[in-house]
Amino acid sequence: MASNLIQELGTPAVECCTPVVAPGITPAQAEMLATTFKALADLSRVRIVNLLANADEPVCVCEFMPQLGLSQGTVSFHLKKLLDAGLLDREQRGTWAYYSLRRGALARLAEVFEVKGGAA
Amino acid sequence: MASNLIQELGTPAVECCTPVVAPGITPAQAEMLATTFKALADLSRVRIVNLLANADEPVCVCEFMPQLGLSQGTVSFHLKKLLDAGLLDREQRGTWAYYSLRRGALARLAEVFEVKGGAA
DNA sequence: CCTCTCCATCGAGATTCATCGATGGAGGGA
DNA sequence: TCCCTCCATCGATGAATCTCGATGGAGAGG
Repeated sequence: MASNLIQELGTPAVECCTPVVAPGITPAQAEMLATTFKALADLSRVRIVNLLANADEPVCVCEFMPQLGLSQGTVSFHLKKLLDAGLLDREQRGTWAYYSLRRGALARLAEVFEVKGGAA
Repeated sequence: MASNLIQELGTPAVECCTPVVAPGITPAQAEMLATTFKALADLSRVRIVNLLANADEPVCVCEFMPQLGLSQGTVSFHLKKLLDAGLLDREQRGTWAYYSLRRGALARLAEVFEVKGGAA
């Protein structure tokens, strides 16, 4: 359901995410936010993001398998989740697929939690 | 498993969360981050946070039920998730239970995504 | 053309999660 | 004391998620 939502709307959730503290967000906007958080709500995916955050260059899929101790199919599964959420970029180089972190997406995610002028 | 981790460590995940971009976080730290994101990875819980963010005063449990369209047991379930994650405060007033948002926790969550000096 | 590697997708199994209704304890009022 | 409200917890059920191994297509090389 969650990933379907993204495809239906045609836009990665992180692209248009509303601040969690925005007054009166709609259920649709809340669903969008939840979808983004779901992408990060997994040990392996947090590790993937962390690995990419500390890589100067895009990382090949084959590097994640030994690092995470997961099978190839599972790694692909997680990478797709993060890709659909708009947190990663994918680049094809011949037979290999390279993934990199969308730094801008993380920055936008930080803004989601920014507390405005402290009400109350 | 996730909520057990919190209890074992005795500290809400958000209290000590490491930036996702920190170099070489441990699997335990990644698990901690994932636990925090799991707390927000649900439509109803995002709406709860949003409702609390826009309330000037603590909100009674009985107010969430009609707002979210969920049964009383389910609302309690979600509030506990957010409470365990360290995102909410609970206050007992007679028979009623009032919840409020930990603004500081949100601020710390924003820092988790702050991108340092743009490497690469 | 044949073969080998890389990787996205599929099918199946096991675990986790969200939800409800029911139960029970704690408080307040008559 | 009796009863009523509020709410955390429990048991069960259905849905979503994670994982693996297998399948198949796309490139590269001989």
